[in-house]
Parts: sequence; structure tokens; C-alpha cells
Amino acid sequence: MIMKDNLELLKSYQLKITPQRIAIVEELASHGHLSIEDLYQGLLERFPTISLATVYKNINAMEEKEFVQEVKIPEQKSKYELTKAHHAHVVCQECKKVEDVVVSTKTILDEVKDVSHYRINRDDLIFTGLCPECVVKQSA
Amino acid sequence: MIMKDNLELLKSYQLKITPQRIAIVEELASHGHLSIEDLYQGLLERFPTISLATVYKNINAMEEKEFVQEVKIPEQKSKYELTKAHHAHVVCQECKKVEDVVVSTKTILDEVKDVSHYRINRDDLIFTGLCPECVVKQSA
DNA sequence: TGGATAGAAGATAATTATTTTCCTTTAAGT
DNA sequence: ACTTAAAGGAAAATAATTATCTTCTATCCA
Ligand SMILES: [Mn+2]
Ligand SMILES: [Mn+2]
Ligand SMILES: [Zn+2]
Ligand SMILES: [Zn+2]
Repeated sequence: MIMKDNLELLKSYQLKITPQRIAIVEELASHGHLSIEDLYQGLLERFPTISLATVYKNINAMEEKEFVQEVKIPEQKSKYELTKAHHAHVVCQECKKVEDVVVSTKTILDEVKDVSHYRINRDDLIFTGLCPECVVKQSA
Repeated sequence: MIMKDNLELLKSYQLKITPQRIAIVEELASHGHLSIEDLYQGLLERFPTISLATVYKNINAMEEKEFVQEVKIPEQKSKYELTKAHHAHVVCQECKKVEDVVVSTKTILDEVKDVSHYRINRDDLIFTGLCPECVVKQSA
């Protein structure tokens, strides 16, 4: 179920509201981090005639407007998610799931600025390992 | 000029030593972070007949053996670098340069483990912003 | 130090991934 | 409802990556 928030947001980002776009937002809202192929497969069930190009075009348009963001993950295809409060990611190398994690970045940011002399205005932090479920499976 | 260290290393990773591979290592050793296309263009000057497939095959083989590593950067094609002591990256959004930066990750790692309950064994940290040169150019 | 041989290079074809084109359909404003 | 700019779908065009096959060569060993 799509909350009007997202519809409003689509509008506010000057993205014309179409059934396909609503479905994309719903998929992203409910599943979190999806690849182009994931999205396509998900949408196919609701729109048997949807074109893969439509998925690409929409994701690109939404990215352009910063309504969605790409997440590049080691050893995996890029995932896309609705833009939200800035956060880092944890990835399970076993079951491949991707989750958000909110951590304080001030300390490391200060150190990076200090060491590099760069003016930093964005960070992309990916932590890879084993999720709790896969940890127990592994020790079993 | 290639230092025998790298040749030894190539050997120790069971990678047969060929002129093309030596050149790839030299390129990476001297330029740091290169895309497939960067590498191909660089090698073309020394090996006018080299095939793009050779670059792909070699980089894949070297990645397989963990002799080189892929670095995924937002808004850019993947870069490759010789594997070395673990480090983070700063990227200039203006001139696109990529540099290594060594920072302490203990604090943030502990927090990520604490918040996510994941067992973390790898981190990929990319900080994007303006390099010192581009900062001055921009304020000029 | 000359084969023998596994593996690499090069050329090219085949796949796979992504973008673009072109025409039809539709959302959104009037 | 009418108009129009934009979106969808199908297919073609590009780009990126991998596979195949033949020729070449680095490495091993007698
Ligand atoms: Mn996320
Ligand atoms: Mn690096
Ligand atoms: Zn898992
Ligand atoms: Zn710069």
C-alpha cells in the first residue's frame, strides 16, 4: 500500500504520476534495495507488458531528480532505494541481503578531512559480513 | 619501472608473467586507480594490437587471485588498483581523481556491529567532495 | 638448453546490459 | 472534453562483458 507521502513526493519532484511509477515506488518502499532486474521481475507480475526500458528510464529519471539513489555494492549489481535520511549499509555476503544502518560519522569524517585535506560532502559506507541469521547457520 | 616485488607477487599469486601483465601492473602501480578503459588506452600505446578482451581477462584473473581489487565509486565506472594495505578512498567530484586515505575504522566498525548485529569483515568507504586544488579553483 | 604443455594473447563471435528511437498512449492542466 | 508534453512499449542501437578458437609463449623439466 502506497502512502500518499510518496505520491506527493513524486509530484514535488516533477515526476508525472503513472501506474508504473507508483508500482516502482511501492516495490522500493516495501522491499528496500532492489536491482533493475529485481524491479523488472516484480513489476512484470502486475504489468505483464511492461518493458525493461521503462524500468531503466524511470529509475534514471528518479535518480536525476534525486528521488531514488543508487547503491553500489561490492560483488553485486547496483541496487536502488528511495532517497531517505542519510545512512550506511550492511551487506550479508552469504544471503546477499542489504540493510540500512545509522551510525555516527562525525569522527571518521573529521579524520578523513584532516588526513586528506578534501572538503567532504558525501560518504558511501558499505560494511560487508554475515547477518545474524547467517552467523548461526554457519556455526551450526 | 616495475619493481621486482610486483613480479614476485604476480608469481606468488600463480599468475603467469607476460609482457601485457607486466604492463598492467606498471600502469596500476604508477597511476593508482584505473578503469578498464583507462587501462586499455594506456596499454594500447605500448601494445598497439592488444585486445580489450585481454584487459578484461587479466583484470578478472588478477581479481580472482586478489592481486588487484575493484573499487566501486558513485557516478563513475569501477576502478581497479593493486591490492595493498586496507584503506578508504576520497573522490573529487570536480576533477574525478581518486586517492587513498588511511583512517581508523575501529570506532565506526564497533558502532556498526553494535547497531546491526552483523559480523563485519570488510568495509568499503568512499568519501566524495572537493580536492584541495579544486577547492581553490572554485573559490577563485 | 631444447622440447612439452598449460595457460595467455589476439581476433572475433556471442551474450548481456543499458540506452535510444519511434510511434502510441496517457496524465495533467485548461 | 481538448491539448500537449511526457511516458509506455517494442524494437533497434550501443556498450560492456564473456566465450570460443587458434596461435603463441612462459614455465617446467629431461
Ligand atoms: Mn539504504
Ligand atoms: Mn585505493
Ligand atoms: Zn545473511
Ligand atoms: Zn579535484
